[in-house]
Amino acid sequence: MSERYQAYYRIIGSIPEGCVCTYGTIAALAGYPGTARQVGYALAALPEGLEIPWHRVVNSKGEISLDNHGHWGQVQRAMLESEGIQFTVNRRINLKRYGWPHESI
DNA sequence: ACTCAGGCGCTAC
DNA sequence: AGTAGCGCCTGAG
Repeated sequence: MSERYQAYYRIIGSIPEGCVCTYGTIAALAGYPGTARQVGYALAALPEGLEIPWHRVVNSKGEISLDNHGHWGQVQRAMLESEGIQFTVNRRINLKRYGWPHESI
């Protein structure tokens, strides 16, 4: 595992419960701005045993990026809902409300 | 809401 | 080692 992946994991691990963070934000906070896509690789390569709140990572639109029709997409949605995050009717998350860190304004 | 182009590391050849 | 294609992205048009 590369140093960068660990940086990603550290940031993801610091996302508070009930909040979500975007790929781009994670990349930036980890010290690698502009590498949002790489965060996807980091998650795909995420060791199963590791306790990382991967489900709190969504794309810039506040939507679940991996196949929301697939199994993992549904698992992610369920996990987020169980943390108190409410999805909009079109299966999206209001980043203004749940986004972390509170970047806007 | 949809399409297009930029961007960066991973994988395959 | 060098090249080419690809992806859990993003911002702009």
